[in-house]
Amino acid sequence: MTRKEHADGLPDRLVGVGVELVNAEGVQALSLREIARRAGVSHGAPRRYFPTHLELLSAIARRGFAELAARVAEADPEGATARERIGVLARVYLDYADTRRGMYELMFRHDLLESGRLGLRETSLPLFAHLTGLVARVRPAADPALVAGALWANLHGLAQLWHWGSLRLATGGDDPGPLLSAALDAHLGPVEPAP
Amino acid sequence: MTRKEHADGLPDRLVGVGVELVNAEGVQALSLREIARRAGVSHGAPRRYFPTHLELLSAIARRGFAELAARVAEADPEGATARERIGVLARVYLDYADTRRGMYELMFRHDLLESGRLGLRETSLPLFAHLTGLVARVRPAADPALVAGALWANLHGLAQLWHWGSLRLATGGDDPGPLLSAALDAHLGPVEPAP
DNA sequence: AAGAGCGAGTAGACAGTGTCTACCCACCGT
DNA sequence: ACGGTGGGTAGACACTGTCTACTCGCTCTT
Repeated sequence: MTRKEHADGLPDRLVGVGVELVNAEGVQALSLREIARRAGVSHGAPRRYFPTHLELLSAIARRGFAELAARVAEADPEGATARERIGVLARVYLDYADTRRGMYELMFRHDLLESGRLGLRETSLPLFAHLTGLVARVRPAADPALVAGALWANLHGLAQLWHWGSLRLATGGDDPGPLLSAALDAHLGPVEPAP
Repeated sequence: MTRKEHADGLPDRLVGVGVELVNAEGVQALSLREIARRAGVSHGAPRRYFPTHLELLSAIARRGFAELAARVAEADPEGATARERIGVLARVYLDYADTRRGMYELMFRHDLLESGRLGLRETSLPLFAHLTGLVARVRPAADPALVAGALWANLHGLAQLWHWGSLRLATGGDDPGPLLSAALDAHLGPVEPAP
């Protein structure tokens, strides 16, 4: 395999392989050498673009944040009330954590990511800003950043605990919906019926 | 060093070393070989009591759950209202996550623990049951398991996101107190003033 | 009291990991 | 035509978790 047959995009290919791998087999499958193997290059090749394992994983996680943001943006019913839009956002969030389990796990494994360095936080921050904006319209009397922070923590906790099965006993069945509704109602008040 | 000079309690000593190690240096320092080294035995020794790395880490995490439960029990103001007791519980929980960062991280790294197997879940479940009981008295009209589940998720999310610094921008300062109060108020209603 | 058996710990091998280093060679511009 | 260099290879190193063969001190039996 000569140099040019690689279609010249090794960084992208490495990240792509990583995304597929983490979705298929989970975080622990994301070894540097395995990714290189599946990309058809030697284990030293990634080093040129991602000097450390951390940076490669971070690049993979960034794809995850981008995908999540895209899902949120696509599902957002812009015409609806802010309260409803938050509900949709939350459901998309939980659904993402559920359908992309490995990727979601990676995205919040801060020990595996260069989360201190900028670039990763920048990817997740717009989502939080968006949520804060919506919250400000639902509860104008409260500090929107505070409420958004508490709600975002609730979402994250729900996703995580549900992921691990720690909350099955809190709901009868296999649906986290009631838990999510309870959390949304708690932080934002119940949805007001149409006038 | 003859056999008996070990004071005969290698399992306990291994777990103890692990607890100190995770508190001092974090989860990634908890390698089997390092624990054995610090306990003064060969790297194969732990295998007799903990056939796999997972089981040793699980035993260490169990100590964490026990310590957390003890802290909660000790701080519990049994005379106070259920609402106040939940507040204390929540604060102890967040404080534990903050002061025992490494241990807290380990306790919820389900990929490192045999969380499927019984024994570990049994250690964290009483805490949840306790919370559910208190919730039932604060919001008798609601499904206590549901509210407790949502609240517990909120606590966990707050601890985790705060741990990573992802929430500093939601509060002005370095105190997660306002976030916690907001979450408690949301799920349980504000504390009623003394009559 | 002697000897067998066993529990507990040792030591080495193995495959796998991330990082580092020396090398190599196809391509580029001059 | 030819020297440099960017992009990739290949091997070494220290480390990990697991497995296996082994040794040795104690205990229990006869």
